[in-house]
Amino acid sequence: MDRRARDRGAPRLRAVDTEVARPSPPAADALPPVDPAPTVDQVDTSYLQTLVGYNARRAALTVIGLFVPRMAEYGLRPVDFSILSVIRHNPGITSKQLCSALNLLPPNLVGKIAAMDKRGLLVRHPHPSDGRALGLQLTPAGHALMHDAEQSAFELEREAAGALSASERRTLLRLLQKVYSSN
Amino acid sequence: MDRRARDRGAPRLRAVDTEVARPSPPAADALPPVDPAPTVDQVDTSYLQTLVGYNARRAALTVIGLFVPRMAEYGLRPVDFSILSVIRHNPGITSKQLCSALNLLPPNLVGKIAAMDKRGLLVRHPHPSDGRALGLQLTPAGHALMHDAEQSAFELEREAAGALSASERRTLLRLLQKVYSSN
DNA sequence: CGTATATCAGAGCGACTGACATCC
DNA sequence: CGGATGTCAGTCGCTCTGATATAC
Repeated sequence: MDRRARDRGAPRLRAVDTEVARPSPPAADALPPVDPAPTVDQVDTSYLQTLVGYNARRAALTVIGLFVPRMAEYGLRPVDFSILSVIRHNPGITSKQLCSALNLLPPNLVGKIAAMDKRGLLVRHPHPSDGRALGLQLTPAGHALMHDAEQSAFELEREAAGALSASERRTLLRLLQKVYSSN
Repeated sequence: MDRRARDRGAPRLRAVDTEVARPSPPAADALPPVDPAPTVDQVDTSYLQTLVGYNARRAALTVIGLFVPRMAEYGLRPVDFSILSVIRHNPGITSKQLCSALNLLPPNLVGKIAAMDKRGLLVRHPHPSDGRALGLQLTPAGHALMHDAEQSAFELEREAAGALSASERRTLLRLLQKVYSSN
């Protein structure tokens, strides 16, 4: 059971009055001089920028922000795109395999698959050896749509990662994969 | 107005029957041999792994998945952590500045700020020169909490980016910042 | 019989929109 | 007065949980 949310329940809210009073100002973590109403000119986010999670999230939101309107031309949301792409390159894949590959939960996949079936982009056929499972395949229309969508996504990469050289981009992909493959 | 969602409305849903029929099998984009019920052993996600957005999102979700239970010990969600951290390093910052720095929308900030005010972690005081704005500062309790939380987050980095060497980690941070700073 | 796959129904959370009060 | 800041109310979509039907 891969349940991230399990630890969410009953957080020990640290009560304010259990905090130890700060004695004399320490050196390494000193409070700034007490100013009742300071102002800020340039916001300093240097601490957050040392965290992988913060930067990865910001970068992901930026790229996906460009991706969403581009894929809307094909009637696809980012998750739909990744689902169809995986099916395209893995014809006959089951829902379960798809969920594992994309880190999705089964109930979330059902509606999307049904919607794309109704659009005529894919078909569900019985699995040859497992009566419970359904094999997924793109229709010719789904293939044609994804042919264009994947090409469009590839062009978007130049825009999204335009500040990166080709080798920097390869490095970035490699390091990101290291992070999420080892956890 | 930074409205990503503007382009979401009225997506030209590409109808299936407007697709051009695929003529004879092309070379570079040939359909796989027609198998009515193929099966998949190992799922191939190599295409998605060439996209920055996909990898950044996967990595962000992985790291944040570790981050959430850790920060729950302090009663903080990831966004709360980033808010308090920015306030800590920028005492007197206004809500507007905070929204810009963290790419948040004002209505989403109000409730979080109010909740943390009620918890005694921060105070809102009138801005010295702008009567509309409110300056934000951590209380001593908020400072103490974030002192521990930031240290805990730093330790988490070793776990999350454990597969990366120190120089790889620095490179990753630099490249991610390039991506979201240039868009 | 227990387990696994696919599905459905509902709660919960966060993001966004639009409107409003207040102050520049 | 127009513009900006902070706030509130409501909508939407996504994620997760729990329960069910069917097949191994």
